[in-house]
Amino acid sequence: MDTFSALADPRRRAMLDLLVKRERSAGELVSAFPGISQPAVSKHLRILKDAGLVDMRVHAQQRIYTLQPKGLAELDAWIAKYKVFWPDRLDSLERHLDKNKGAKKE
Amino acid sequence: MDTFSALADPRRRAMLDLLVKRERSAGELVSAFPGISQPAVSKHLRILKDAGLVDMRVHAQQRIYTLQPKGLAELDAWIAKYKVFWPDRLDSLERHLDKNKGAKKE
DNA sequence: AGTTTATAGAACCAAACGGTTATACATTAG
DNA sequence: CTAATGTATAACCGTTTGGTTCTATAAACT
Repeated sequence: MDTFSALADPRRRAMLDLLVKRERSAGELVSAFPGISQPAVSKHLRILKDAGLVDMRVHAQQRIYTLQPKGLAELDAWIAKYKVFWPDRLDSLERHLDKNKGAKKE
Repeated sequence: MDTFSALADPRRRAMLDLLVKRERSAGELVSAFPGISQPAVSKHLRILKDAGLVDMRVHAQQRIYTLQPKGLAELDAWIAKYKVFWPDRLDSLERHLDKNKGAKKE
């Protein structure tokens, strides 16, 4: 599964949103998604790791997941090619959306 | 289907790559993808349009598709929130990937 | 008016996706 | 050593996706 497909699922994006604040163990992420089971979270994490969007390290029985910006940088590079004829108007839209994203709860 | 899901398919991304150079009729896009049928291309275009990634206008029996940067700007805004702790190293990666993308055939 | 051209929609199908429960496997605790 | 904890994997299942062929619709020739 490539980067784009990995990002297609809203729950996986939500996981990245949590990891951007700080690293988390698999268990913490399971708690953060009461709607789905532990194996479901585990599979999402596998997909994010395979896509190069997160890193994982082992700590005792825990698996600690961290954001891996490289995958997102590739996506950013892909978008850059479309910015050639990006209207000025959209830069302000972008800033606006960016600001809203900043105002979020844990 | 949201922006992220719309971009998850490599053929739809390839269609955007073609449209970034110039607008194309549905028929031209069908010719550009010999691997799949006309209705398949038509469905991809529908998805891109619903996601706000392309615009369409009617010209005689033809449907002319153009890139609609707004959808991509939203994606760009989403990524921006992760750039907070973007290592400097990745900016050069981004520039490198960007340069490679520039060197492409029709 | 009738035919051709350009494209979308309907109906259908196999493969992929995201979920579940049950199980395996380390590592830590008792 | 044995039990408990943390997490991944296996097996399975319904839904979605992306493809197909067939058909419908509308504009443009002749």
